[in-house]
Amino acid sequence: MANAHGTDALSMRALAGALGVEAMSLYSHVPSKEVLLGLMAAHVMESIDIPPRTLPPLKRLQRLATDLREAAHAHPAVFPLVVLAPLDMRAAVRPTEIALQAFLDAGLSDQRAIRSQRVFLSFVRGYLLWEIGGFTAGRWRASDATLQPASLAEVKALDAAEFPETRRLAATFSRISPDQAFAEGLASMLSSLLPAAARTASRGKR
Amino acid sequence: MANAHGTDALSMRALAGALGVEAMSLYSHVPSKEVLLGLMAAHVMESIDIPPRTLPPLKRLQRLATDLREAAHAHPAVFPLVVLAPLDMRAAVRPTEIALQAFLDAGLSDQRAIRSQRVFLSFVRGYLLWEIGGFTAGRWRASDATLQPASLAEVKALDAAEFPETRRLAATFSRISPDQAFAEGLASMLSSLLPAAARTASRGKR
DNA sequence: CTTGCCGACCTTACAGCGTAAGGTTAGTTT
DNA sequence: AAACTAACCTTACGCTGTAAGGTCGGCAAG
Repeated sequence: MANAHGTDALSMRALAGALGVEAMSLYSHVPSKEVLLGLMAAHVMESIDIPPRTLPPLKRLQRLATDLREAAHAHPAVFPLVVLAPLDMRAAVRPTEIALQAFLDAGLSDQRAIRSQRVFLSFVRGYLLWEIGGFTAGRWRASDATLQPASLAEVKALDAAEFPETRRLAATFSRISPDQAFAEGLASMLSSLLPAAARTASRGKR
Repeated sequence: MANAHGTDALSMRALAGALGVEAMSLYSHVPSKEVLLGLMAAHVMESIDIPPRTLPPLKRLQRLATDLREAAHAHPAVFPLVVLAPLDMRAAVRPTEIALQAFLDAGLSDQRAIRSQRVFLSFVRGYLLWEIGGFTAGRWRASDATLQPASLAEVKALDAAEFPETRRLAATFSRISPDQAFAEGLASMLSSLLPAAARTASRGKR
């Protein structure tokens, strides 16, 4: 329901109705709507599993990134909740643990590993949030994401002196492959965060 | 109001009350609450101005990042709207324009500049969203951000086999300076996105 | 000076929301 | 047979955003 019509369209009454039940019956299973949304967000994270530490750190980080991306694409309307809503500690901490292990195994110090993991996950989450386009409440926002013809016209209408490059490249935006942009962003990210030596080793010394 | 008690606490009646007016009177000035929230988000972006192109690209990107960060800190509850809500095209596009100019002036091709700007802004937005801790609806979420004593205990209670590093480093998380982590993330970001040659030049050839 | 307009404010009303409180019932456990 | 329980129900409350329409002051054109 949330993915089809946005989380705003998911009311307790509507959900109950879809289940052939009255609204208050849901409260036998869930203490509040807020918790329900948290559980939905946690559910989205369940598709991410912790890869074995025998894998090279680079591989693990790439897999984490693509797992998160697939989760975001599978549940575009729910994904913002993963980033914004209070959610179950296990679900919240899983990406952190995976990235942390990878950076530590790549030979980074505790402090550097924590910082690197933070930078890495910030990029991934920020990119995905942008990519799913702020699909919120069933509406698409204005963004440089998938410049629909409508918003393209809106960009062309911007002040030429203030926004010269955005205007000039308005049509080019839509020709950038999001897949490629993500892959390249990831690569450049990892090239600056991972020591070159550990790029292939399965478990660097600490 | 939104910053003090969260955007959830901002109802049309409450806002009107604070202005010494009835709820419906607000509709003479704003067509709907959704638009009002969009205007608030756009307002937050107004503190970001486009730096002159005579400045070195590196400087411009750094300034953009810190401007965005200050805006996020000044309006922590409203900032998520900047990322998630549909907002005025001018406000939405301003960071894009600034970063685009900088990368182009640093000598990147149109395509690379667009991709780099996307990666750069994804990181900044993702980091800031994490940093303000998903301060949503007046409550703090579980995150590795500012592990309050409460959530620290919760982390310690995690399964040791599944989350060994997060558990081991639970106490270390809170000793990482967010300022430093941001600055370093930014630096590593830019070192991989900006050609070394253009790191100081004011306006590289294209 | 009057008339008409208009913007800011008001009151009333409605449908929908999350959920507190308490009742019924079928199935399982003691 | 009795007690308990989990799942469902109805009713009700205070809140939400906002549609519809009314009142009033100030300003512009005749």
